[in-house]
Amino acid sequence: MGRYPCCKVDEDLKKGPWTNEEDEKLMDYITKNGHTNWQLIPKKAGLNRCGKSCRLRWTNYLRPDIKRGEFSIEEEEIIINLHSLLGNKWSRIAAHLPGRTDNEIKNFYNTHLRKKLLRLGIDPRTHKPISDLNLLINLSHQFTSKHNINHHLMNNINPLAYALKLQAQVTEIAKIQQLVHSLFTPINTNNPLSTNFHENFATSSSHVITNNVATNIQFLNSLLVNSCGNIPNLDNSTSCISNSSELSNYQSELNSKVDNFEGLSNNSSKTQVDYNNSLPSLITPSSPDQANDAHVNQDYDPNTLSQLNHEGIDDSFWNDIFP
DNA sequence: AAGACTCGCAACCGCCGAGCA
DNA sequence: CTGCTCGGCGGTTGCGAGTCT
Repeated sequence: MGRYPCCKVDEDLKKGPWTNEEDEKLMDYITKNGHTNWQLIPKKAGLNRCGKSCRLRWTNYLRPDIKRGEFSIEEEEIIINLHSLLGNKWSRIAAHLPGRTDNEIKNFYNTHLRKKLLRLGIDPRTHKPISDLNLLINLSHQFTSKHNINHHLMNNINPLAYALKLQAQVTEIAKIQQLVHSLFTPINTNNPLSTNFHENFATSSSHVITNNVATNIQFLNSLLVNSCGNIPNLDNSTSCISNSSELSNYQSELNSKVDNFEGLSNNSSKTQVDYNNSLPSLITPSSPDQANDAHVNQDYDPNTLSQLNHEGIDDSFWNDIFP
C-alpha cells in the first residue's frame, strides 16, 4: 500500500494559522451539517483548506466541548500516571480527560510535565529514577544556576560527586516512593485503570490484607524518616524531600492515608480515597515502549511486595533500605 | 532600546490501519 | 486478495510572545 497525500499538492491550498473568517465558516458549516466527510467539508464550507487541516482545526480548537485554560493538579497527575502506563499514547490519555485534546496534552507534557519530572529526578520517558550520570550532572548545573544556589558553595563540589550524591538521593527516595506507590495504586479508585478494586476488595477476605498494608505503610513512614533524615541536603531546590517541613508534610500525608485506609477497611465502604495523587508515578508495569496495548492488571494482589521484584530488579535493589 | 535567545503552542507532516469496492 | 481512500495518531516544525543581555 503506497502513501497518499491527504490533499492534492497542486491545489495550492492555504496553510498556516487560521483567520477568524475561516473559523467562522468552518464552525458554521459543521454546526449545521456535521462532519461526515472531511475531504468534502472545505469545498462545501467555502474554504481553501485541506480536509485534514479542517479536521485538526475543529478537533483541537473549534469543537464546542473543548476545555480552555490551565491544567489542574488533578489533570496533571492523571496525565503523569497514564503516561507512565501508556507511554506517548496521547489520544488514549486524552480520552480520560474530557475537554482536553491529544495535541494539547502532548504539548503540555512536553513543555511542563517533562521539566517537572526531570526536577524530581525522574526520567519523563520511562518514569524511573534517572540513572544517567551525564544527565544528572547536566541537571545539577541547571538547577544550581536557575535556583540561585550559592555558587561559592557549589564551586567547591565536584560536579561528578554532586551528581553521584544526587543520584543516590533520588534513588533512595524513589525506592521508598515505589514501595508506597505499589501499596496505594490498587486502592486508588480515582485511577481510571483500577476501577475493579473495590469490587474485589468487598468480596475478598480483605481484612487481613488491609491490616498488613496499613502496617506496611506505618513501617514505610519510619523508613522515610530514617532514610531521608540521613540523606545530605544537597541544595535548596525542591527536587526531592530535602527539608524537614517537606518531610513532615510527607509523613502527615502518609499518616492520613493510613487513617483513611483503616477507615475504608473497617467500613468496607466505597468511599473514594485518593492515594495516588500525592505520589509521583515511579512504577511502570512495563516500559512505555512495551506498554502500547497490553492490558494492565491493576487488581489488588496481597503479595504486593513480591510484585516489586519485577523487571529484573533483584534483592540487592532493596538491600539498602531493607538491610 | 534593540538584538539574541528561549519557550509555548498551533499547525503541519508522514505513517498506519480500517473499511470498502 | 489488492488497491484505494479516509480518518486518526504521534512526531516535528515554525512562529509569535516573552525574557535576557
